[in-house]
Amino acid sequence: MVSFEKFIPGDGPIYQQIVLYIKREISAGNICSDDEMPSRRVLSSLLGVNPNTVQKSYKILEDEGIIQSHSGAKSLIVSDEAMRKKIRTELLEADAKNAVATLKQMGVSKNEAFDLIGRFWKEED
Amino acid sequence: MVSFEKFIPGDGPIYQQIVLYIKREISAGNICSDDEMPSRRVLSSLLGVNPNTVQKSYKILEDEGIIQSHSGAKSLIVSDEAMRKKIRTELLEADAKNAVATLKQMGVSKNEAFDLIGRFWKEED
DNA sequence: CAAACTGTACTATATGTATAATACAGTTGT
DNA sequence: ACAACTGTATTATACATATAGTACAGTTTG
Repeated sequence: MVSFEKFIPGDGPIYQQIVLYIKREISAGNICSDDEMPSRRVLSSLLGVNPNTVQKSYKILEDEGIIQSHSGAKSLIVSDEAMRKKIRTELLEADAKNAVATLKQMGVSKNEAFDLIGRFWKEED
Repeated sequence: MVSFEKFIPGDGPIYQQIVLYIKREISAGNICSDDEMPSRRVLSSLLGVNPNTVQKSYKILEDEGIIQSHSGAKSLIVSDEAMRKKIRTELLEADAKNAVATLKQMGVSKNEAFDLIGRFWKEED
């Protein structure tokens, strides 16, 4: 069963956060093919959001071929190694590009950026 | 005159992107007190967005004490060194925390993160 | 079989974001 | 003074996001 223990509410639309969470867990190897997704109703209750919001996330994951749903049964993850690598590359590029662009606009040097990342990495280990 | 040359459209509400852009430019020291903001109409035309959207940004900046507006005249930046440092700390903490949390959820190690940041830093220099 | 769960679909409502058009009073520059 | 700009305010419209409630057919489980 796919766990949402590490899910941390953040910025932006909730349905997008859920999609990203699943993609990142797949990217990390914490979710594999045939893992069961929690039902729409269960997850909505767990996250404290509306079932329709969760359904929107699942619809997107389904359209992208990341989960597979059979009416009446639980949705399953479908992600082979090629899919996992593709997702990982996409997410890492987007995150790194975003972080670098932001820090650079603020006039942070490469070394200062490393110090900063290193400091926050330690604080959470 | 405050320049928007480095402004790159991103994710999230436009009015928030404009607010963040100004804060990052102040943080970088590229914008100082008494610098003139472009008028609402000029900036909306420059960015290709609605004047009301720009107005919403300026209203937020005004409420946070970052700009000062006199009806009829151009809005001015008001940012002393204390304000600059406060803004810089806030933004750096938020950005670094966000980047670290994201990379960690994807199972990226500290060294891999440094490699990644370093790679994207070089590509844009 | 039957109860409980599942995915899916639909309507309605509220709020946030963005656009469009207009108006008016204050200032700036010639 | 006068034209051109400025900030500010208003109304209307449209789409995105999130919630609420309901419904129905397929499956899983006891």
